[in-house]
Amino acid sequence: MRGNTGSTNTRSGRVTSHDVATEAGVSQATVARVFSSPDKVAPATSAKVRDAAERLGYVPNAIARSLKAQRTDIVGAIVPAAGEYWQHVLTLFSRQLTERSKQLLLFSFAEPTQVNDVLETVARYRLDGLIAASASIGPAQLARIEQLAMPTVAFNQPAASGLVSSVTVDNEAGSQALAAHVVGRGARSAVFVGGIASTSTDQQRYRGAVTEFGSHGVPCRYVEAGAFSYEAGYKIAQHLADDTPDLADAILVGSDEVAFGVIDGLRERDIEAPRDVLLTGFDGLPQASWAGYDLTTLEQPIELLVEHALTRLLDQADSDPHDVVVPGTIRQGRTTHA
Amino acid sequence: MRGNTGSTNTRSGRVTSHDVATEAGVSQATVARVFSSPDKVAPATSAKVRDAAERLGYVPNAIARSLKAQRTDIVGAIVPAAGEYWQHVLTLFSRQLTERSKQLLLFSFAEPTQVNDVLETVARYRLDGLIAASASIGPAQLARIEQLAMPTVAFNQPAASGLVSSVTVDNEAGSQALAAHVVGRGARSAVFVGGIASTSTDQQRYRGAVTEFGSHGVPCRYVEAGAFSYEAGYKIAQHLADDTPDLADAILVGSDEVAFGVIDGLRERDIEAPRDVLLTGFDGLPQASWAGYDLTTLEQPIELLVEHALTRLLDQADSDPHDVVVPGTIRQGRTTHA
DNA sequence: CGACCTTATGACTACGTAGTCATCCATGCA
DNA sequence: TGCATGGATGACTACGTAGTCATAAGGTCG
Repeated sequence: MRGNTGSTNTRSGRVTSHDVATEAGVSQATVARVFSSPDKVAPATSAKVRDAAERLGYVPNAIARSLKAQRTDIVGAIVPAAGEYWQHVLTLFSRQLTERSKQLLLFSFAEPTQVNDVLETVARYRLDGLIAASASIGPAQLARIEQLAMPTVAFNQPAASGLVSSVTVDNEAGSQALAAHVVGRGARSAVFVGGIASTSTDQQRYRGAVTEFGSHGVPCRYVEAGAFSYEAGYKIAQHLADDTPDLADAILVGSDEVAFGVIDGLRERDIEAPRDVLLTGFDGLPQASWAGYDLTTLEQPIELLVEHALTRLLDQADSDPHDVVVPGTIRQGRTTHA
Repeated sequence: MRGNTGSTNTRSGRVTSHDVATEAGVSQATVARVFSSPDKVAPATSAKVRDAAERLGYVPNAIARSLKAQRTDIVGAIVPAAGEYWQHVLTLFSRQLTERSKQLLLFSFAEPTQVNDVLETVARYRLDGLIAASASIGPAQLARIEQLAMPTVAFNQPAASGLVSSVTVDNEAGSQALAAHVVGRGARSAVFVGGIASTSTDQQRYRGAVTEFGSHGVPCRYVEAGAFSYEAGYKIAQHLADDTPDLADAILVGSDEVAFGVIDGLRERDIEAPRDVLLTGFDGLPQASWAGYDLTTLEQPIELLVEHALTRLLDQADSDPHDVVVPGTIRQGRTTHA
């Protein structure tokens, strides 16, 4: 049982395949084969090598392997530093990458101005792929990515179309479905509360709502919260309550996180959904299902979106840019339960 | 302005310092110096090289650099795949690492059984440091980490003491403060709702509560929710409401996320804090400040904790294991506003 | 004005691995 | 028994960078 004690190890952080080779009485090449293509080594030799490796505490060096193989097994992700939605997405990416034996290298940033610096850093690591999940990545940045020749997928960032592949939930259809939903519940006037007007996400979601409302003769104006955050929603809700003598029948909020803020902000003014107004979100965050909010929202099939993104990134990296649009489904909560 | 067009690039992903050297008419060594120790190169030469580099679209290869320098500039983090708290912590780590020009390599796992596999993967990348933030990392895992000779900091995982350095919020004192707070608000009986009884976090927080309550002659029993999640809190709240004829005066919940569930679960039974019971959380998540919950909780100085962890990891990696315990502060919300 | 020092640069090599090619030995078949 | 066949293994090298050492050029001071 001496192989199990592992007590004879020196500083195992420095043990190389050469050391193991010497210990096992074979060549370095054989040691490498044992760990990278085991079927090319005789069972007896393999056992001998593995035994020696364990005795010395040898672990293959992924850095050296990456340099030689021109492949890092690491996927990078550029995401905004804040936001419930992105945190949620990130978690799923990490989990699915682990299943594929890949790692996730995280690049986050607080200020949009940092994106260019981040990109230069990204370029230094020869990543197997890059997930661009941020509205701050504009045409200039996409061009730079293009130049780096790094397989890239834009995640829920429709503006990327053409230059790189993208995977997106069907914002327009989703918004349309939500609009139809509230119209079916009797809404005759509506407000769309967006996060940041200049984002393509906001624009698509608003357009969907307008289209659907329009076909029913229901007016719908756009209001900008100023950020995709709870606080922004909270503040804009108070504005809505103050400025509007008679509130709209329905409020479509552009994202769940903002919607939570809107709900709480309206409650402050004693306006409650669905009693006084129909209210919907967008994204389908776990918190939307929490009893405290129980929000009607468009649930993104995030798991599926992530899967599409990774398939695209890792399995079809060489083919031409392609856009995948996946439909979401309505999650009905209490906020539209007329 | 031709340097600005960048149109003459070949596949920039493969341009090496040799190529730039040829283009600029200098040696490869000089190119390397321009990018790693610019002050050792004459300004004129540096300009010439940078110009050539831009023309070819050259980007230094961090993999090769890491191999040579025996330093990756990457810090790994092992965190549970789920949980609001960990997502929040992760975001902060990422942000502070970016400021230090380091990257964050994420290792997450859904099942505790995966931890060993994850550790072996971690070992392959010669990371500058490792953040172990999970209760699933037990003595066996810590021993393995020890063997890997990788600077490691256990984050909010007090059981790690001795083997590796740790940074923790003062759970016991925090819980004690919360207990004192509700006693001051008139509580004469209490319940502590933990997440998972076997975690050291739970144990410390419960102990702090018991200590303080005990000194005031207030009984306090322990109830296990079964997980550190909203759902677990929601369910256990219903149990509490059903089983107990007269509810305790105060409920101390072991984590904010569970507390949100408890609040909503109690509301379902028409029990409202602070009207019918005093309720507190632990962690100080952003959502605790949301108007919908407005939870009294022990706010962890996460920013500070993260800073301590990174200082420990990157600036004092060689010194002996050391435990840092940082006190939290009470955030008073509506749930104890008697 | 020559010995000395400083600065800039180039040649060379190691970091640890994995793929290519060559070599060796055992086996099978004529 | 001799030769072809194929599996197992070793020697060698490249991946792209940065540090060491050597060298050449320029400048200073006695």
